[in-house]
Parts: sequence; C-alpha cells; structure tokens
Amino acid sequence: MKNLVSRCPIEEVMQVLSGRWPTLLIYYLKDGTKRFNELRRDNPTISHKMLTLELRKLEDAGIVQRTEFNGYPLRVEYDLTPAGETLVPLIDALGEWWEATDSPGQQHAEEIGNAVEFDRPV
Amino acid sequence: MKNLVSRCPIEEVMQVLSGRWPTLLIYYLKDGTKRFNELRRDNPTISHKMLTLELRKLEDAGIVQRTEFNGYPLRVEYDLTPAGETLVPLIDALGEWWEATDSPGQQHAEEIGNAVEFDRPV
DNA sequence: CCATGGTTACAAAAAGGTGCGTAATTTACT
DNA sequence: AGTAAATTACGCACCTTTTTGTAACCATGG
Repeated sequence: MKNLVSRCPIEEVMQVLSGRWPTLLIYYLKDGTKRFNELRRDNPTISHKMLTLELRKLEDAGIVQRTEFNGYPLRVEYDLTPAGETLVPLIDALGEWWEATDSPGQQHAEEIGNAVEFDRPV
Repeated sequence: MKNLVSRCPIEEVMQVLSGRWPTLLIYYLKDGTKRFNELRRDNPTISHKMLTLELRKLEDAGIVQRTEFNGYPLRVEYDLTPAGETLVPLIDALGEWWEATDSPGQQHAEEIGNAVEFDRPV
C-alpha cells in the first residue's frame, strides 16, 4: 500500500496500522520503554529489517518516539508518544469487538496451526 | 499477511482490516445496500479481482452480508451485517484520532499527488 | 570476537492487475 | 426474423509490482 486512493483520514491511519507488525509493536510498547533488541525478542519472527522499517513508519506517524543515546555500543530506546498512548484504547476496542462478534470465519486459537508458541500476547 | 504470529485478537482483526480496501468498502456500505458494480464505481481503482476477494474476506469475517438473487443477469447485493455496523464507529474513531493528532509525517491532502480526484469519501 | 542498531543489495514470496470466458435475458440493428 | 452486443458478478491463468526475508557490511569499545 504505497499510496492513497482517497483523501479520507481512515485510509491514512490504515496505511500506517496495516500489516502484521504495527499493532503488535504498539502492544509491546504499551508496557513502557523498549530497546531495539528487546522488541526483537518480544516477537522473534520479525526480521531486523522489518523492525527498523516498521519502527520508522510508526515514528513518522507520531506514534512512536525514538531516543538515541550515544555511547558504545549505541543504545536506542523506543516509547509510545502521548498520541500513541491515546491510540492504544482504540486498538484495544477493535480487539474486543472481534472477540465479541463470533464471526463464522473467525479462527479460534486451537485451529491456528502456524501461531508461534513462544509469542503470545494478550 | 497470510498467517498469524500470535493468538492475539488484535492481530486477528488487523488481518481482515489491513490494506487499502476493507475500511473503504465498509465506509461505502455504511450508506446501505450496494451491488458489485456500484462498489466498483465508488472506488474506480479497484480491480474486480480485488473487489471479490476483499468482499469474500469481509463476508467470512462476518462484517458483510452477501445476498444473491438468481435472475439474469445475476444480481448480488452487499450490506453490512449487524456486527459490521457496530464496527463502523470504531473505525471512525481511528479516523478522528488521526485527524486530531497532527503527526509530523502525516500527509496533508494537498500533498497527495496520487490521490484520485473522483474518489473522495468523507 | 562480541554486542548494538543499524544500512544496503539481492532474492523470494506475496499481493495485485489484465484480460478472457461464462451464464440467460433484453435491447439494438439489419 | 436473425444476429449482435450489452449486461452482472464473477473464476481462472498469467504477468508485474510490492513487500518481506537473507545475508553481508558498518561503526565502536571492551
């Protein structure tokens, strides 16, 4: 999804929240400051390239705050911005909606063959 | 995004809402019953393949109701399900959040070169 | 050599677009 | 009267574009 088709704000948010990682990263950052490699440990199936790309995207969108501490080795911390924190309940509401509506095609946990065991938020 | 990485309901909703089209289609279906070609006219840049795929996905998720009338030519109507209607305000909330937070990397309407003129919801 | 937090180039995989075929009936033209 | 074309909502095969993964490289200090 490189460019927009409409000028609707909804399409703009979805452009940044779409995909596997954005909401997951926001979920982990809810708990507070995290460093790059902590986030990698939280979701081991993300490649470091994806992680940097997604973090940049969230940073550009004003959802994530990146703070670089120069020391060696370089240390970088990621937090939610105040705006990012106000986004969290909205995303949670979507999750609750999903749980509440037991839709026909909804996958139940037991059926998800490819879910990774060691990575199970919520 | 073919399969899930966690068993978190948020990831599951995002799997169906991710991408350019799902929220846009929901947006148009808010107004009431629509037929296939009406939806194509509403967003002229979607291909018929994408439209059928996205509508099926939303149907499987219990968001959209598909009703087939056999006659010739075949007529098919799409509506939001009751569950789909309860989803609308949540999506709207995201759009409002986006408008409220004037994030640095946020594209402003005037800057979007590739936005299609004749397709401008909201 | 290790660790940190990257970048870059190349390759694989996934997503998306294009065009053809299908059905039964109506309308349009010759 | 006979033929042709359009209509609706797709399915299918093929091809291009976009996204993601892999691997290698960088800097630095311990």
